[in-house]
Amino acid sequence: MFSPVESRRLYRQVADQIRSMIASGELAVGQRLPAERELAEQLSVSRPTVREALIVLEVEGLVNIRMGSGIYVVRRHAASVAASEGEPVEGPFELLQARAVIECAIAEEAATRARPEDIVLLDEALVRMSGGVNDAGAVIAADRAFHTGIAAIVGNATLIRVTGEMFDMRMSPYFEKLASHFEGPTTWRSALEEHRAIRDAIAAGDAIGAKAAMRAHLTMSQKRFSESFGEEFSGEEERGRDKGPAKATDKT
Amino acid sequence: MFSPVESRRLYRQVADQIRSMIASGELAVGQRLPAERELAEQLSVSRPTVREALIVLEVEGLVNIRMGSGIYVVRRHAASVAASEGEPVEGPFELLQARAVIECAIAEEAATRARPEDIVLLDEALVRMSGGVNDAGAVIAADRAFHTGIAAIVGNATLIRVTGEMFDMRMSPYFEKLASHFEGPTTWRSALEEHRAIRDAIAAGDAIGAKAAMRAHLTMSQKRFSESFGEEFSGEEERGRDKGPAKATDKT
DNA sequence: CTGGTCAAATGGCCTGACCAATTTGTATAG
DNA sequence: CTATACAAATTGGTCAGGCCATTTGACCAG
Repeated sequence: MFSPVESRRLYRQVADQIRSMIASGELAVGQRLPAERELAEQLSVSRPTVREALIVLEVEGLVNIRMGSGIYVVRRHAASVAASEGEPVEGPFELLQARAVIECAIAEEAATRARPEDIVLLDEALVRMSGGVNDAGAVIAADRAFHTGIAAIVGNATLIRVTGEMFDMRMSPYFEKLASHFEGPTTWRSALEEHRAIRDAIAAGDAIGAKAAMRAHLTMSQKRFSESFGEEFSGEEERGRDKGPAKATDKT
Repeated sequence: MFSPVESRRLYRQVADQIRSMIASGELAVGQRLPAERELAEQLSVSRPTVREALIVLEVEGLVNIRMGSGIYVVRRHAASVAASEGEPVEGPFELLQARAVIECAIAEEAATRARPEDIVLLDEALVRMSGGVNDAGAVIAADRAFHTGIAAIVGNATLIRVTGEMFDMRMSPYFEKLASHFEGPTTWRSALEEHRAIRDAIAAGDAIGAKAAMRAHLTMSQKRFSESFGEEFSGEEERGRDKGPAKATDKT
């Protein structure tokens, strides 16, 4: 909020500058950019830095780099990369709150259209989860499969993707360090019970019940999280640059 | 296709190798990768090459590079990198359906906690939207501000981010092309009316009404979309194939 | 005109070095 | 013993200069 301080990596600043020149039309589509050596000189940076910036733009699909020929503008706007651009790692509580809002709605919707074969898939995930309470990796994978499986019932790829992405965020290096302190057979068993409640509600076509069960599950996750290490981390929350304090206390 | 040679650039080969190690789980999520210098030695390439490969993965959102600390695996599979290849981009209808599910829930939640100053922000977005019906860019920006503004009322950065990312998918080159066929002052005015209904419901603290208004808005968007060009887009689409050199170099 | 060769331009990659941010260990003060 | 402060080690960020491979176009021989 104060001053970005421009501590951003140099190659990113260069990439941003070129990107904006493309967006503004100053560099037209199809046009060839100056050679790497020229760009380095004009921008007063080294050639490796220019190269790194150009690779960013190439991955984003904005330019096309051709050996021995040059660098050409392909299109004017990047296609929603965003995934990594900022420092978007929100706090664990904030994440769980967001999941509560979104996944409750998905569970509600799923309950109204679940078919028997969908329930079978959820059951498979539950079996895998209960069968590997001592293998953290297997349990997490099954947990993920359960949540994305619910989204799959709705039959919408975007919902599946969003659900998966939010789940995968449980491990920024920082998040994972905290999780290792409280994840264990006991907590997994609790989560498993809550999963079963969600599954049953969806199988019964009980939309309101599914929504409530999902909310209970994610609320309990939050509670397990906080009880295990209390405020241990509440002080060092500046870690992920959370803008607003995660007022995670939701009321349901 | 005649030239399979391609002789891929080295840094891409390195990026592919590391990416597949992440996908296979050989490099677990949250884990720290070896230092750049070690990677360079183990892979028998130079450090700049390793750096370029890592920048690719960072732009793709797979790893998180932290100065002085190390490189960490963030997620297992690339998220929505339309630039790389494939058709991970879901269709417009699928996207609008997903937004209906998610944003309805957000609007419902927002209605229960909206404060006067939050409504002011929404109103500002509405004014900007109504004031620029002839400037597509301005209207889209205001439209985006309205939707993310609702998420902001909930006070959760993750919700804001997800809402923004879903909105930004309309910027995919393919989606954009279609939108240009039907977006116009008329459709924008309709959308504006629907926005006002949402705003009013939230301002009144009417959760159910806000949810319904949001659903109506996104349903209508879907309808406007389909009426303007029907199934015209269901067949043709090789837009994503611009891996080949852009033939734009001939004149311009 | 056709075909080939050659050289300039340009991107791809390397070596080696130094700087800046972060982490970690250690010593000192309380 | 705890906790703070400081210093060293680790690691990413940047720079400099160089050589090689590919592309491109001009030039020349046929």
